[in-house]
Amino acid sequence: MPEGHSIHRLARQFNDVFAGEKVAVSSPQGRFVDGAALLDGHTIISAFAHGKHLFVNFENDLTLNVHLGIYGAWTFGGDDQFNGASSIGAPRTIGEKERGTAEVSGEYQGAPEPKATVRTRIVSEHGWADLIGPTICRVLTPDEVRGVRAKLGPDPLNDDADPASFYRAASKTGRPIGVVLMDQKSISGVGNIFRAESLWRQKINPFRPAKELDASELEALWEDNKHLLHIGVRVGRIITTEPDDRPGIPETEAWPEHANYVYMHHGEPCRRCGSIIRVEEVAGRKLYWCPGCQH
DNA sequence: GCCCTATGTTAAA
DNA sequence: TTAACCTAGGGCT
Repeated sequence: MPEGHSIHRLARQFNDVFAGEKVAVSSPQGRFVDGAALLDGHTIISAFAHGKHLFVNFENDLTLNVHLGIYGAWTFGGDDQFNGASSIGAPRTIGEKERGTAEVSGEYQGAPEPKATVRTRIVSEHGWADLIGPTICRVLTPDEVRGVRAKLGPDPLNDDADPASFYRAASKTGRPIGVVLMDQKSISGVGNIFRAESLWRQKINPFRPAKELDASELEALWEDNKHLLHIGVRVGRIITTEPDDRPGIPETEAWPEHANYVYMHHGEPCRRCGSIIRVEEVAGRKLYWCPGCQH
C-alpha cells in the first residue's frame, strides 16, 4: 500500500493528465456502475490528496473519493499528449515500484480491454486510467467531502496542515506512539514503513505511551515524517536511509535492503548499535524496531 | 495449483 | 481482538 506519498503522486498525476478533460467513467467490474454513471461525461476540475485519500473534483460538484487500502492500484496509459503513463499503488514486485514512461511506448491505440477486476476506468481524449482493488471508491457531495476530511488528522504533505493538532492528539493518549503514528485521525498519510523508520531515526521506542513524549520529540517525529514523505513523493518510493548509509547507491536505485533501517530487517544487526532488530505484531500490523537504541 | 504475504481500514464480537 | 474485504505475485509442491 501505498502510504501517503503515493496518493499525492496520484493527485499530481490526475492533475497532469485529466484536469480540464471531459472523461468517460465506467466500471468494467460492475461494482461501481451507479457511481460511475454520476461522473460519466463530465469534466475533471482538479485532484488532491489528504492522507491516504484521493479526491477528484468534477465540474458537476461531485467528487470521486478513492482509498487504495493495501491492494489498490491505478494504472495509466495513453498517447504522447498524455503525460507519464505509469502505475501507482500496491507493489507488484519487491519493494515499491512505480513504472516510468518507458514502459508504454508507440502510438496510442485506445485503452486496452480492461481486466475483469477493473473497478473504475476513466478515459479522456488522450489516455486512460484503471483502478483495481480499492478499499473505497465512491462519489461524494461537497458536504460529504468535508465530513471525510474532518475525520482525518493533519497530513504533513499538505502545506496548510496544522502539526499542533497532531501534538494535541498524541499528548492526551496513553496509547503507544507507534500506534498513534498509524492512527489516521491523529496524523494522516503515515503508514507501517514510515512509522517504523521515523521512530528508529529519532531513537524513540515505539511502545512508549504517546503522552510521555516531550514536545521536541513529537515535533521531531512530525518533521521527520514530513521530510521522508516528501522524499517519497519526489522519488516514487519509500527511501528512509541517509545517503551516507548507502554509499554509492543513488536513491532512485536503492535496493530494498538499502532503502530502510528496520522495516523488514528483523534478525539483522542494527546499523547504529548492533542490537538485533526485532519484529512484533501490534494492533494487527508488524512493528519493526531496535531494542538497543530506541528509548 | 495452493499457501502466504502486503506500504490498510472497518465492523463485529 | 478477530474477521472481513479488496487483488496479485512469489515461493512452494
